[in-house]
Amino acid sequence: MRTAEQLRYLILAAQREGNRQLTVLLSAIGLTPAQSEALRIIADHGPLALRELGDMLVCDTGTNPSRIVDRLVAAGLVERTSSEHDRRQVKLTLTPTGQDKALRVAEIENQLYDLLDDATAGTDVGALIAFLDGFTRQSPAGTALANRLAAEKKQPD
Amino acid sequence: MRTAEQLRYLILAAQREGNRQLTVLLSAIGLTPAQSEALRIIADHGPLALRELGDMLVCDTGTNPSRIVDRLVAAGLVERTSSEHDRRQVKLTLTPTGQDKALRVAEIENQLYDLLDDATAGTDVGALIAFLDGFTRQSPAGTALANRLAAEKKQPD
DNA sequence: ACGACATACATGTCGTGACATGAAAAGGAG
DNA sequence: CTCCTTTTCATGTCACGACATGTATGTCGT
Repeated sequence: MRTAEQLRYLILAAQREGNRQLTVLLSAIGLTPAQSEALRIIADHGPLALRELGDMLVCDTGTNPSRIVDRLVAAGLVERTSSEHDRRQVKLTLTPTGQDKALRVAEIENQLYDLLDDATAGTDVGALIAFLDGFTRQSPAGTALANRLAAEKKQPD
Repeated sequence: MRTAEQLRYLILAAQREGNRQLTVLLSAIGLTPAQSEALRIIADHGPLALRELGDMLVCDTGTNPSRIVDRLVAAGLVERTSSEHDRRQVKLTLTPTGQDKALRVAEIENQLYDLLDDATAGTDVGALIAFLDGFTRQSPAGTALANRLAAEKKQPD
């Protein structure tokens, strides 16, 4: 098997494994990884239009994350409010329940990141990130992550 | 953003981007990445039972890849034959069309791996693979890849 | 032989992801 | 103001992935 092929499958396997672990942790609060990502983005950068959320979502680079938001609204975590100055837009805000959930998501994520820190002990994470960053630059998902980092830098809330 | 968090999203983004590129390349022959993986495994290691295929599939670590095979059968690429000595089992073999497609898949994959080789030029791929391998070891997807590598070693066809 | 258990596969369900399409609203050129 | 284009969002469709369940078939202890 070519090295590149092995790398491809390892990246796939790593993504699956991370998702699996996060799914287990998040099931305690009844959320999925995709939902938790959206929730955290709204918590950190809201109120947001649906398109703005979509521009920061790594997990869903489709046209827009309308259906993920559907479920968050159904769960009572997010409110859709039609925008005033542009009635095409929808303003997404967290309900009090949603804010509480977002905090719990942050705790769970930190658990996972602690585990990941252990797993990366002894490896050159900088080189790892540099490669992945180069590979994903210009891609939809990579752009989404870049947008998040830019928004964090601008307004570190 | 924590380094571990950035790493998580970069792995997700890399997986998505690789999948996106492969999807584009494979659309020329009417296959999806998941289907192409199954097809290649059957081509390399067939005839296989459904469970054996499942044990080598990185993309689908569910109970069994019954539905992916459904589509390959519907496309006329794979044949399901009931096993003789164990009527629970299904033997999966490629049709002549399937063998042809598998060759084309191999060509397309090599295109992608050439691109990936370019992208990894100048980085320590060994360290990358070592980390990902450690992280995915023991996970369902990582085990599947290990099974493939073991089968390749045993019978390098 | 027989009953309990295990294995192989198929299938129902849910939540993505990615893409295409359609409706509503805003913006811009004449 | 009017037509045309663009933007925003919702929705239909298809193919996963992951999990649970059900059925048929083997296997094993007794």
